[in-house]
Amino acid sequence: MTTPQLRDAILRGEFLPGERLVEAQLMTRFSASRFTVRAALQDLASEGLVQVERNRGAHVRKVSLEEAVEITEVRMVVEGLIAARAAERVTDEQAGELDEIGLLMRRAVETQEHRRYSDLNQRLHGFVRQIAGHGTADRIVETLRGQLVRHQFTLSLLPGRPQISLPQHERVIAAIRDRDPKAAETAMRDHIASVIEALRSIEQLGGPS
Amino acid sequence: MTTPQLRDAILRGEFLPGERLVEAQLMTRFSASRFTVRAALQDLASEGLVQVERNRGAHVRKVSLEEAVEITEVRMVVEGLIAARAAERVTDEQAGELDEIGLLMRRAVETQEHRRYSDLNQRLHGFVRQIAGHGTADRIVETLRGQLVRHQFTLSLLPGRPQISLPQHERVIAAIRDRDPKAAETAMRDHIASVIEALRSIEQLGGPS
DNA sequence: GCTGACAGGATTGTCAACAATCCACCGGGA
DNA sequence: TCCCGGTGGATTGTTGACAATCCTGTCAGC
Repeated sequence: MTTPQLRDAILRGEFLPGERLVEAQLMTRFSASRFTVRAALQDLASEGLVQVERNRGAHVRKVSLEEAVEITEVRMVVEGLIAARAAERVTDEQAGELDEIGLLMRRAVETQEHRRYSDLNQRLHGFVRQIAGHGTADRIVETLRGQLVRHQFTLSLLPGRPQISLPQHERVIAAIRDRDPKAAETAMRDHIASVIEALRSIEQLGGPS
Repeated sequence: MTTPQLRDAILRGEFLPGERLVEAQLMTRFSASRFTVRAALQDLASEGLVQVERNRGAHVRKVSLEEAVEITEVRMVVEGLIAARAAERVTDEQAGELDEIGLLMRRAVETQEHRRYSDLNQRLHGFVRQIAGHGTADRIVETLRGQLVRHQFTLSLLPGRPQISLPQHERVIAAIRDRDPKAAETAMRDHIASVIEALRSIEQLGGPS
């Protein structure tokens, strides 16, 4: 399949938002047939990563900041649901691993390893989703996440962000560990609400990219 | 396009869940080319209405009751978000129309016009989404709704349901009219939580359809 | 009678050629 | 100079044929 290759290429930023995706180019780029390329474009269009207009071809979807906020708002409530369910289903072993991730995060913040913190951030969210085992919510969050990787990328490197989000993450972990669904949902929502704030603050700095 | 035709046919129940969708049959059924049929199947697969397995063709997706609950759980939180935002943005005119829908609902319950009540139910939810103007949430809810029309169909005709859901709907309307986002979200979540309960109760009656 | 391999048909996957469409460029006229 | 219509090249849309795969029914061997 070419779909994952093209997806990765877009997510890595090898194609810029708004850039045209010409079928012939992609054929040589991935040494695939046109049939395969078109299928991949269709798939990614349904994921919201590319936009296809009839007779006008495919572009990498450009998400405005307003859209990014919308997407993150939905992520906020869905991940809240996920956190609540994770709190209901977490096993002792999983709780231990959550605590460990929390520890690593704190250490990464202390040593200012921003990239590592960003990775742990993703790992935490992913692990919570795994604990929840909510297939429907999982798919949606994954799709939404893909739509704004480029925004998130800039976000995690904002100065001061880790200091803000670390305690939020720790609260999420604590609530799940304590098997308190309501607190877990609130903590997760508060966390992502602050992500939205940060997103909005970027706008005033002159927009993402 | 054949996609809407096929979608409608599935939603109307002309193809039963689990039924095989043979391309050749669909070609004659919709007098469309195979290319078009395949595109439609792909589209509906990305909407979750159809399931395609490589070399094994497409089936109408069969959603288990557990999945239906999952789907409705996500709908619960996303429509909660929508209700909150509707409460922030509702105009006076829209508030008036909301009240009117509420009135019609109450009347439909009193006269036991179940089908009419079900229609008004959809109209209310749709109108709230329109007020909210949240494109991302809107798409997701619409997609999710499509995935369990067959369940909902049986649900709205359950005896006693209207009496339970009417006051919930009225609370949603009141909260939005009063421009109270938090109350609107709570009311909407409570309402859909009760839908989930009703869904679960069906299981004990021997499954849906 | 039962199991397993093996055709045969049905169904889907893939391709390459052709048709339709759009876009940018060019030239003529006001 | 500016506007407008036409034209050619590039790009996407669609078709039909062919290849690969899977499922079903059949038959030989145990």
